Amino acid sequence: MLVNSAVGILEGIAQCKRRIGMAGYSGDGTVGKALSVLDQVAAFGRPVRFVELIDDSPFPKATLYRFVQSLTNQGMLSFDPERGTYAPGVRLVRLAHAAWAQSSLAPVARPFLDALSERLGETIHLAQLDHAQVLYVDKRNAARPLEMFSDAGKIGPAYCTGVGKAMLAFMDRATLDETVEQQSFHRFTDHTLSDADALRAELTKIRDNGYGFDREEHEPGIICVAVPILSEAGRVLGGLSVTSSTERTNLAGLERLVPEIQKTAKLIAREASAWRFPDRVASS
Amino acid sequence: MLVNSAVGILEGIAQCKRRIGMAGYSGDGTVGKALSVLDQVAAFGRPVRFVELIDDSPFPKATLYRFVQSLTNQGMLSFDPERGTYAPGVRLVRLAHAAWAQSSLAPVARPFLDALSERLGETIHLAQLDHAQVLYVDKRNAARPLEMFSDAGKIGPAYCTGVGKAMLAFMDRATLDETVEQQSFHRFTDHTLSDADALRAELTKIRDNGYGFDREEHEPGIICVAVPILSEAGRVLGGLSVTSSTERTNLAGLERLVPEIQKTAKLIAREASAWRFPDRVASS
DNA sequence: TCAGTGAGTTCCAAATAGTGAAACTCGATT
DNA sequence: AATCGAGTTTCACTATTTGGAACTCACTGA
Repeated sequence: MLVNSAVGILEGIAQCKRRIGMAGYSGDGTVGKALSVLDQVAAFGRPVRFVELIDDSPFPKATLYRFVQSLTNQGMLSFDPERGTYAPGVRLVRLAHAAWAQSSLAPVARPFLDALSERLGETIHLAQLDHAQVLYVDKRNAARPLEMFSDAGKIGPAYCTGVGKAMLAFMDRATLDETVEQQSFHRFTDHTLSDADALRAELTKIRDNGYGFDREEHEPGIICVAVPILSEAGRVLGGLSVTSSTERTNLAGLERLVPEIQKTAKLIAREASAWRFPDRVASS
Repeated sequence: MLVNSAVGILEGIAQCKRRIGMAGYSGDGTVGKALSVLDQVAAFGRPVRFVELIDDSPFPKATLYRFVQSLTNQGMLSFDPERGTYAPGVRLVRLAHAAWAQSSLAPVARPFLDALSERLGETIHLAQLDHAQVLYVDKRNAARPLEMFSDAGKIGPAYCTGVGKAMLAFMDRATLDETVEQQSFHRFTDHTLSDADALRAELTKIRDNGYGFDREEHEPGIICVAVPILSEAGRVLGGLSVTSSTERTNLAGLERLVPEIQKTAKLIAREASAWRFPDRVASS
C-alpha cells in the first residue's frame, strides 16, 4: 500500500509547483519560501545538487542560494561537500521527535493499535492529514513489528486511500473544498476515483456509513476499510484503517471488522481528548 | 539513559540564549530566527502557550507572533485551538522521514544493529552529532522491539554519554574545541565529568583505547561502552554503544564486548562509505 | 595552451518585507 | 462597571531581502 508513495510525493511536488506557478505561493514571507525549499529537497528523495533545485524553482539563483545556505547553516539541510549535494538535515529528526510525541496521535494510540493488531492480525495504519495529503504516523504489520521512520512519516494521496477518504468525509465544508482542490486525481488503478465529483459522492456515502473502503483505488489487489478518528466536538483528529488484499479477503470481510475498528477509533479519540498536559497552576 | 534528555534540552536552550544574548544569534536572517522559535517550542516538550514563548524570547511580541503564525500556516507548528497551544507540527514528521532515510546512518546500519542486538541481547544505541549534542538515530532494546519516533530523535549531552565521548574523541581539533566549548557540564551524577579539562583527559584515553565507557556519568546505575564509527578517512560518522546497568554487569563485562562492537562499527562504516555517505552531519 | 562552458558564489542598488511600540479586542476576574 | 492579561492588529520606520549581473573556478575539448 505504501509502495507507491514515491508517486504520491511526486504528485505533491506537481501540486506545489502549480500553486507556486500562479500567484505567489504559500504566502508566509521569507520563512514560507525557505521552507518550500526544504520541501523541495525532501521530495527529491535523494541528495540533490544546487542546479537541480534551481531548475524548477520559482526563485532566482541568488535567492535560492541564500535559502539553501541558511537552511544548511541551521542544520535543516545537510551538505555533502564531496558531492556538492544537499539532503534534509538531522535537525529535522530531533524536531520530528518532538512533533511525533506531541502533535501526533501515535503515542496516545499505541496501546490501542497494539491491541487491535493482535486481535485482527491485519495491517493497520494510523494516519493524519498534512496539508492535502495523508501522513502515516504509525503502522502495525501482521508479519513483522513496525520499523522506525521507514513507516512513520510516509505520505500518500488523500483521495484514493481509505484513511484519506475517511478523514475527508468528516471535514468541515471549507477545509474540504480547499483540500479537494489540491488533489491530483492521478489514476493509480482502474478503480481510482478520477475527479472531484466522484470523490464528493463517495465522501457523502462514507459520511452516512461512518466508514469507507479503498477498493483497489491506490494499488491493484489492495483493499482496505477505514474510519475517521473524531474528537468529541466532531473535529477530524486522524484516520484508522485495516488493510488486506483481494487474495485474502474481500470488502464484505473487511466490513465485518468495522465495529471493532470503530471501537478502537473511539478509544483513541477519548484518550486523545483526555490526554491533557498538566494544566499550569493558575497563577492569578 | 534517555530519561534525562529533557534536562539536556533545557541546557540546549540555555546555550542558545547565551549566544543570542550577545551579538545577534544564529545569523541566518529571518529564516534563522523563525527556526529558533521552532526549537524553542520543541524544547518545551509539551504544547505551549504564546505567553510562555514570549516570556523568554529575544523577539518582541508582534514579531514572535508573526513567526508563530507563519510556522503554523506552514505546518511546522500545530495549533490547538481549544487550548490555544502550539506544538511542533506534523510536517516535521514528513520531512524527518526524508532526513532519516537520507542523512542518517540508521538505514545503512539497520541490519548490522539487528545482528549485534541479537548476539548481545543488550540495549544498543546508534548516534550522530547534531551541533554539540548527541542525537540518537536508532536503538535496539533487549526487551522489546524498537519503537518509532519515541527513540529516534532523542538527544543527549555529548560530554557524559558513551557515544558522545567516543565521537568527540575522534573529532578534529578545531571542531572538538568548538564543541567542548558548548558543553554544559551539568552534574547529572557524582561520576559526571564536570569540566573541560577532565573531559579532554578522558577523550585522550578513549582515543588511545579506541573505545570509551559511560561510568554512570549520566544516570546512576547505568553504564555503557561505546565506539566511534569512522569513515576510511578517519572522520567521525557516528557512534555505537551498548548499554547495561551495574546490576547486570560491570565495566569489565562490557569491555569484553568491545571487539564485537568494533566489528559492527567497521561494517557500518564500510557500508556507509559504499553509499558515499555525506561526511558532515551538521553544518560546516 | 587556451577559449568555452556551466556550476557555484558574490555584489549592490532598488524594493520589499520585517520590525516593534502602541493601541485594540475580547473574555475572564474582581 | 472596571480591571487585567492574553492575543491580535496597525503603521511608520528601517533593516533585509531581492535578483540581475558580474565573477571565480574547475572542467572540457580543440
